[in-house]
Amino acid sequence: MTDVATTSPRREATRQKLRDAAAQTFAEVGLDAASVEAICERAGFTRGAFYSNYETKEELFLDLAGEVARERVGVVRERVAELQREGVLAEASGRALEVVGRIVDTSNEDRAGVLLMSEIRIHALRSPELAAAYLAQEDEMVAGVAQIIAEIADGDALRFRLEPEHAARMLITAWESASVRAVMAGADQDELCRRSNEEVARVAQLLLEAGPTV
Amino acid sequence: MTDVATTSPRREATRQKLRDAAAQTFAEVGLDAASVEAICERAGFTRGAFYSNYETKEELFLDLAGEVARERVGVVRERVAELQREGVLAEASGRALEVVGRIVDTSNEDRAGVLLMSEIRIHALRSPELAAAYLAQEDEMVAGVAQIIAEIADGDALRFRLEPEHAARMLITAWESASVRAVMAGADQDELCRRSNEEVARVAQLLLEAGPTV
DNA sequence: TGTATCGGATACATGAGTGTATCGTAGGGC
DNA sequence: GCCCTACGATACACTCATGTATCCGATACA
Repeated sequence: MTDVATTSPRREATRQKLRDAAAQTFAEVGLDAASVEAICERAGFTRGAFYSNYETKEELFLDLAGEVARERVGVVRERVAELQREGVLAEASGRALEVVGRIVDTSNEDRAGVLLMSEIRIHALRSPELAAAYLAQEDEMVAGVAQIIAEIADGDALRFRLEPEHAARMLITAWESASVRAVMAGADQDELCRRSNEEVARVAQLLLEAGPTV
Repeated sequence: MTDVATTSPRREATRQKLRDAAAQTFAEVGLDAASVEAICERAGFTRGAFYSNYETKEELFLDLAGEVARERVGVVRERVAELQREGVLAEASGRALEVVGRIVDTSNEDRAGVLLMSEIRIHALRSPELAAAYLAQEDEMVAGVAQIIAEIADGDALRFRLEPEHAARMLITAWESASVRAVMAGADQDELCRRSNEEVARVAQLLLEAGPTV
């Protein structure tokens, strides 16, 4: 990076292309197996462009991870705002499950996305810096979902069997693990969404006080 | 591998050392970043020994993954058998939570173990072969835990709010994700166990019909 | 005690990735 | 319309991991 303040539009466009290409490549083969050359080739540049924008491959990875985190948190924020605008929360009695599903739902989640998140996660396990960012991002998502849950539980007769934070974390965990399992089983995108939403619904059901018994 | 039937004790000992060294190394830096040299050095060999026993690093990884899978399934099996021998299941009313906790409990789980499993998981996401093995192993563990749950639910007044398989999967998922989060937060081994067991208890509580409401 | 074989060590050739130093060019300011 | 600078391309030198070919020693067996 040359200068912080001086990032021309052109330069930013180049970096965006590099990030996009990196996202694909990291998802496919992982950070370590991805050569700078491969990323640049996909982005339509040579390595010179890369080293003009980033010091190392790891720096690009961090940049990308930051972008992904911001996007994920952003999506949750938007949905929270959207649900609040619709004023759906106060009278969600029968539809609590649907509302919760809608906020965690990720119909545009795809195979590459799951792989990229997994890649980020495992590197976060080894890098304190990345770990902090990862946990912070997850906490923000949890907070967003928890807020919705709290509002549902607040304005309604519905009771949840866990505090909002724990419930939210459980939903997100369930969704992520279901996604991973789906990808591993070779599911296509539709199947992936179907499965993870199904798992989320199961947990949501469980979280509601008056759920059915087996 | 030279011959399947002809594996002398000495040779098997060498392979075991290589697997152990590989487990540490893969956990620390990942499959791709781990050089054959580094693994051999840790095992107390030179690369010559390695290439005498394995064709590629990936082959060693598969061998190791298989060993890990067998061990994990073995542990669950043992605990199931142990609990059945003790005959604890039929009268587990108040202690259902404890029993469930005991079977999923992994007091010897450590940082390296979590990292290694994560490493195996992400490579399973990219390799159909590994994926099949991974899912099969997970299914076996789920089956083991589900069996216990079914027996508890069967011989007792206790009711669970999900079918045994789904309940079991949820417990295992919760435990794994809690472990990952603990490692990421830099928790030591005690803290790691405490957190994951706590999360398992939370889910178990939730699964029981008469759990408390918040 | 000699010898054959197995298993691991050593040496070397090769290839791939990286980073840097230098070059070429497009685009903007004046 | 000209020059200058930013940005990306090209070329090259260096490092490092890999894999193979060969060597050496110990052990088993006659």
